[in-house]
Amino acid sequence: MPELPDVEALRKYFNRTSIHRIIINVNVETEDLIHGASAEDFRKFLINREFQNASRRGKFMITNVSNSEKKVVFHFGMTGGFHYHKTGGGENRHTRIRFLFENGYELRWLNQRKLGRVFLVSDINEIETIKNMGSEPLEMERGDFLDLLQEHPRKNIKGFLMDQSIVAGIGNIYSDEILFQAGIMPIRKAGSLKKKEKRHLFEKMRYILKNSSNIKEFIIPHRHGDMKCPKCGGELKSVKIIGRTSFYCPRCQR
DNA sequence: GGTAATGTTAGACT
DNA sequence: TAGTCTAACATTAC
Repeated sequence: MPELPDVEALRKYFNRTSIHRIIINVNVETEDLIHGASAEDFRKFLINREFQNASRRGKFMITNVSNSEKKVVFHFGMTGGFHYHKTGGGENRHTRIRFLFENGYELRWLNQRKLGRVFLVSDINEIETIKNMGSEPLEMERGDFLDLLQEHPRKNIKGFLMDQSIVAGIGNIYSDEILFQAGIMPIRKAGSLKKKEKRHLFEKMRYILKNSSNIKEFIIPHRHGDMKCPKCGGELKSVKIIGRTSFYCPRCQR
């Protein structure tokens, strides 16, 4: 789930449920997923403080904490999310950390595969991935995007989109979706794209990242479903690129 | 039981 | 140097 649009949804969920509430306890159920502090220091630090309005950078969610310069940063890995629930009921299977609030509710940080991380930092640039992170795709201008493509002509276009040091927040699923909607084959080299294709790619990238849930002709549901192209009805193909399985339609993507 | 899964990184290779 | 590939991390669902 957690690529840019998903982290954005999680950020909104967090802001809706979990900010400006006094934290009365923190239960760390999987200690080694916390970085920047020991589990016990992390817990002690947060007690009697409040989360503040969260922001996002790439696939990371960042929240300030009351009466402190420190920030808590969440990364969800390949699986994960939040669940805000009344304390004591409706357990989630993969709760790794729970933040208990004084109103009798708790925020559960779920992380099935334990590839996620939670950081306590003074500066987000202490996190290497963030320090090296490229541009936010929804904040850059078309010219910036074209320049980036020009800087990496030998990179295949799917690898380009997924490279966090170039463009932040796009992963395996959304790179496929963007390339499908733009009609571009994932194995194409960035340098081989025509001007028109580059502009088209930029527009589709923005559109999909902003409207992730309301496109009828999405390829996403078909990748592990009927394997039929939602545009032409033809059979989808898959290929490994940069170590990830990429789905595409050989008729609609060139 | 083998395999792949919406992520990231280190190290080897071309 | 730039870019790609492989393995590793940990766990689960098909």
